[in-house]
Amino acid sequence: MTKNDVVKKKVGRPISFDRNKVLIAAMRVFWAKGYDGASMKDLTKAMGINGPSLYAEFGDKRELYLAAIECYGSHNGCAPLNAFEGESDIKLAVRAFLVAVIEYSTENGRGALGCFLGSCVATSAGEVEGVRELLYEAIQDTDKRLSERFEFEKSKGCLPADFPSVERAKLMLDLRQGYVFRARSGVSPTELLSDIAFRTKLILGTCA
Amino acid sequence: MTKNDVVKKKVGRPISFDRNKVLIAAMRVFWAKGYDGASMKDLTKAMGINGPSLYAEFGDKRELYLAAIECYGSHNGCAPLNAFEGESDIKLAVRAFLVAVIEYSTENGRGALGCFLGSCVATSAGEVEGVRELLYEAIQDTDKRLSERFEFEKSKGCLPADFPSVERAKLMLDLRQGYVFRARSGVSPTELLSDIAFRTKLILGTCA
DNA sequence: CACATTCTGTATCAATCAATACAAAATATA
DNA sequence: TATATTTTGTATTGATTGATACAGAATGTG
Repeated sequence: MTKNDVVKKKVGRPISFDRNKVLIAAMRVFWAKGYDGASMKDLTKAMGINGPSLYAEFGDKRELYLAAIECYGSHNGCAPLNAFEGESDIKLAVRAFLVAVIEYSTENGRGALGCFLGSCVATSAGEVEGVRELLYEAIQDTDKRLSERFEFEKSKGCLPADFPSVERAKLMLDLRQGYVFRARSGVSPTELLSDIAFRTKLILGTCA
Repeated sequence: MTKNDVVKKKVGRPISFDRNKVLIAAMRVFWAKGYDGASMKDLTKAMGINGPSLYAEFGDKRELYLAAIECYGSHNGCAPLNAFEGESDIKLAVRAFLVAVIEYSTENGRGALGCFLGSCVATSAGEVEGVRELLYEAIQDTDKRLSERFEFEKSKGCLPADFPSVERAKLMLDLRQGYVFRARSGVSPTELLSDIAFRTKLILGTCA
C-alpha cells in the first residue's frame, strides 16, 4: 500500500503536496477546533494548499474528516497505546499508559487537548455520517491490542491464569476517557497523577 | 431565588416566555448538535422565541450556552446521579448509576446522546471562554456527592472503615466517561450492560 | 515543438452565520 | 385616556460558511 504507488506516473501537472502531511495538518485542526469549529479556511491554511486542491483530493469537508480519522489510526497516533506497548514490564507498561494519557491531556501547547478520537471524533459520531463506524473500529482495535498484551503476560506467567484480560483492557480505555474529561476541566497534571498508583493496582489487581 | 421573583412587577410589556423552559430547550439543542453545530436558527426555533428576545435575555450565543450549562447543574440534570442517590442499598445504588449511564448514553430517541457535560460541554471547554470553569465546578460537585454517599455508608457500617471514598467516587465518574464514549461508537446497551456486575464489584471492592 | 491532460491559484458563488434596526404591541403609571 | 417603558415580530445587516468557475501553469506524449 505504501510501495506500489511510487512508480505510478500520471499525465498532467503533478500534485505539489504530500497527502499524509496535509492530512495530519488537517487532523490537528479538527483536533483543536472540532468538526464544526474547523472552517475550510482554517484547514487550507494549516494544510498549506488551496481550496480546489483540497476538494479535488478529498471530495468535501466530511470526507476529509474521515480521511483524517483513518490517517490517525493507521499512523499509530495514540501516544498512550505506544507507551504501553513500548514498556516490557507489565506494571510499568500500565503506569506508562496512564502517565501518557495525563500528559497528552494536559499539554496545551498546541491547543489540541486530550485524545483526537476520545474527544473530537466521539462528539461528532452522532452528527457526521460515517464517523461512528470508524470510531467503533478504533475502540475495538484498542481493546484488542491492550487485552492481547495481557494475554501475552499471562502466557509468560507474569499475570495469573484467571486474569480477565478483556475486562481490564476495557477498564483501561474507559479510565482514559475519565482523565481526558477531567483534564478538559482544567485539573492539573499533578493532581491527575496522584492516583495512578491506585489505578495501576486496580487494573492489575486480581480481586474480582 | 425562586420565590422573590414572583411579585416583581415591571413597567413595560411583559416577557412572554419562561426562562427555565427556553433554557432547557436550548440545552437540548446544544446537547444534540454541540456548541458550533447549534445555529441561532436551531436555537430560536426550539426555544419558541425570536432572535431579539433571545439576545435581550441572554446576551449572545456564548452567554446562552453558559446559562444552559448552569441550568443543567442547578436543575439536577444528571440522571445517573439521581438514580444513585435514590437507591438505599449501596450496591444497588452503584448498579443503578451504571445502568442509568448506559441508558442515557444509548437512548437515541431525541438525538441527544450521552452526557451533556461529558460530551458536549467537555469538547467546548477549550474553545468557549467560561466553559472550563463551569465544567470544573460540575465535576467537583459530582465527585463530592458520590464520595459523601460512600462516607455515609461507612458511618452506617455498610462499607469498611478504610474504604477510599474519594478515589472510588472519581472512578465511578471516569467509568461513566468510558460508557458514553463506547455508546457513541454504536455499541449496544446489552453489550455495555454485560460487565456492570464486574464493575460494581470493582467500585465497591475492598482490594487495593 | 504542439497537444492533451492534470493540477494550482485567484476570485467568487449562493447560503448560512451570529447579531440588530426598527416599528408595532403590550404593559404600568399618571 | 395619555404617556413612558419594555418586549415582540419582521426584515435585514455585514461577515463567514462550504464549495466552484475559470484561466494559467506544469507535466507526459506524439
